[in-house]
Amino acid sequence: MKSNKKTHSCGELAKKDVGTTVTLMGWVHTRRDHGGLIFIDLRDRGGITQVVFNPETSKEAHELAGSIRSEYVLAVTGKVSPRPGNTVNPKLPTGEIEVLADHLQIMNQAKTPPFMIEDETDVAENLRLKYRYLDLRRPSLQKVLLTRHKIAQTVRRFLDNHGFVDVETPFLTKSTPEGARDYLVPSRVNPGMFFALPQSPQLFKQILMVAGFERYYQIVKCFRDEDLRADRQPEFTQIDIELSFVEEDDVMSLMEQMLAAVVKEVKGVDIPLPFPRLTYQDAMDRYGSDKPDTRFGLELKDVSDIAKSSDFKVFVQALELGGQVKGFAAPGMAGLSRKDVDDLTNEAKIFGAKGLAWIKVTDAGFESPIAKFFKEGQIKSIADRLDAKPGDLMMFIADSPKITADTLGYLRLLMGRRLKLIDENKMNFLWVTDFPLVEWNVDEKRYDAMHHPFTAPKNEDLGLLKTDPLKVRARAYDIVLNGSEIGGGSIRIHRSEVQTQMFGLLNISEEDARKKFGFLLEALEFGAPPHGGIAFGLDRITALLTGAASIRDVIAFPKTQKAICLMTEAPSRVSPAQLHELSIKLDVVE
RNA sequence: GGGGUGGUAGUUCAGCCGGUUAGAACGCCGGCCUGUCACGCCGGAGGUCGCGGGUUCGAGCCCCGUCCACCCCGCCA
Repeated sequence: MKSNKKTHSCGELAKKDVGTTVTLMGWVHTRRDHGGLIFIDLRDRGGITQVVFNPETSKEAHELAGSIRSEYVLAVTGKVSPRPGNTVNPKLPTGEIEVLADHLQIMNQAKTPPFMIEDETDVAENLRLKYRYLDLRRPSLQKVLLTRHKIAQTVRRFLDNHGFVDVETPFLTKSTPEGARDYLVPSRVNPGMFFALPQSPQLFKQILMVAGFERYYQIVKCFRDEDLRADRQPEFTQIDIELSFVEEDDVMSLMEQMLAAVVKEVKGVDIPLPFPRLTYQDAMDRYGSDKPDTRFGLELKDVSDIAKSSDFKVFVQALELGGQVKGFAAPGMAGLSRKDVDDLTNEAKIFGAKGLAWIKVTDAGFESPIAKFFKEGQIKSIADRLDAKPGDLMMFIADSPKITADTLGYLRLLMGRRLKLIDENKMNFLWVTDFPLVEWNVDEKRYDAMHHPFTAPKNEDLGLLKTDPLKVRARAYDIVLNGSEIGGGSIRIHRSEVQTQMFGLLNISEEDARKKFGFLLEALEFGAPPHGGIAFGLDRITALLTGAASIRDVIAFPKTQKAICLMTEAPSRVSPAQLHELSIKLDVVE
């Protein structure tokens, strides 16, 4: 009768099990003590089962059950019984049955938790993170981590089926000051020397291609010491992939099959293949973003040509400085009050725009403080181009291409959300291609790699490398899901002379290049095959597929915005002895 | 580095124009209860109003500073 082995999970018992004697082990979810009868909802990873303590079944168990409190750990042995008549609970998967306890063991007691363990908890996040082990008991978070596991497993299975080899690359590696800040690790046996934690295994996976592995993957932690966001953690997980003897289309078509397999596994939905593609230029022109959310329209339109011949100085001057005038029409938003529009203007200024020009389209005509600057018919032409109808609000930004794109891209998303134009059930995957190879860094007065310095230029643009580097397109591709960048990659440079040329363009001296990437340059000289790859953000993919608002919700032990772990209270001070051992002296004002 | 939101009981929140002893719900503790599942009923405990300073006869409320959490800009090859 009494068993010391768990026989079932709390989520699996049903009518078919009636009559069997089972032993459940789990946590007390809730307790309803009726004096004569005590009901316990026992919870484990699998679900919740109601346990009934009745003195007529076992006086001893019933008596002991009186002392049970929330989150106690119990082992309960009893018979599965159908619930009497009208006490079936349709809200519970196991609601047709209950377990009549004839033996109870309290395996552990628990302090009253600082917050209730339930799905719809609305507790401050810092408390949840401090007691993460309690937070993670919530069924909703368990489900998220299970989904994360499923995604990783699907990816592994898919890649294994396609001949990929999982190879581990080092965490203790070389610091390269380009790009994101590195997390540094002092080397005790090499005083004054530091390792860096990898921002990605980029160089190692390319080296593995040189080594002849042909197809590599790794689900791997990456580290970047930069400021945090809802979708950025200092350590995050990348699905890292590299292939030899491939071109862009090979990578993209295989990867969209993999993503489709993931969506099928997690959502049970078939995603049509191939994914749509958009060039970087088109994405910026039409959406003001290199990761457009294509679940709704509100596309941006360039009205520079009309604006040029207006008398509106703001527009004309912006154009004279090499800027653009662009805008879009928000349907039905002509009713916004002056204050609403002012609020929008303030939002626009976040991205550096100096202001927001607007024209309301009404049945009577156009209504706008800037209307007087336009000649007969000009506003009508603009409205036609934006496809604006009476009741719409036309919004314009006149500024540099970057500020115009950033601001309008943001306002477009804001309007899309506010007007509820976004179908949350849609899964819009999108490839963005033809990125520029480099961009001009105004502050440092030099070219920076847009992707990374190992990305190959397009063959047909090679001639432009010397004459007009900004026009050179990269063999790079980003994958976007519903307006979030979930991955990106490129065909790499596999010839050392091209790589050297690239470093030259980026103003990295030969000496510096040798010092930092010498091993790669050298490796490229020993028969490097053409190769390319991609890396996906597992955290972001999981967040999007589970509807999580932040990647913190899909990471078991995330860090706060100040990059600390509230549970372990890391980082922390270390002893003088430890520092001494590492030959480190601190320069911190206490 | 910058902009914004928030911080009051264990939790989620309310707290009027600055005015008596800071409230509610849930949770917690005790009692009663044999069909509950948001159990019910009765009773009870529980507060450094984030922290420090200031203004005032008087501060949860106003001012200054600071800490923490979150959102965003910069940053993130």
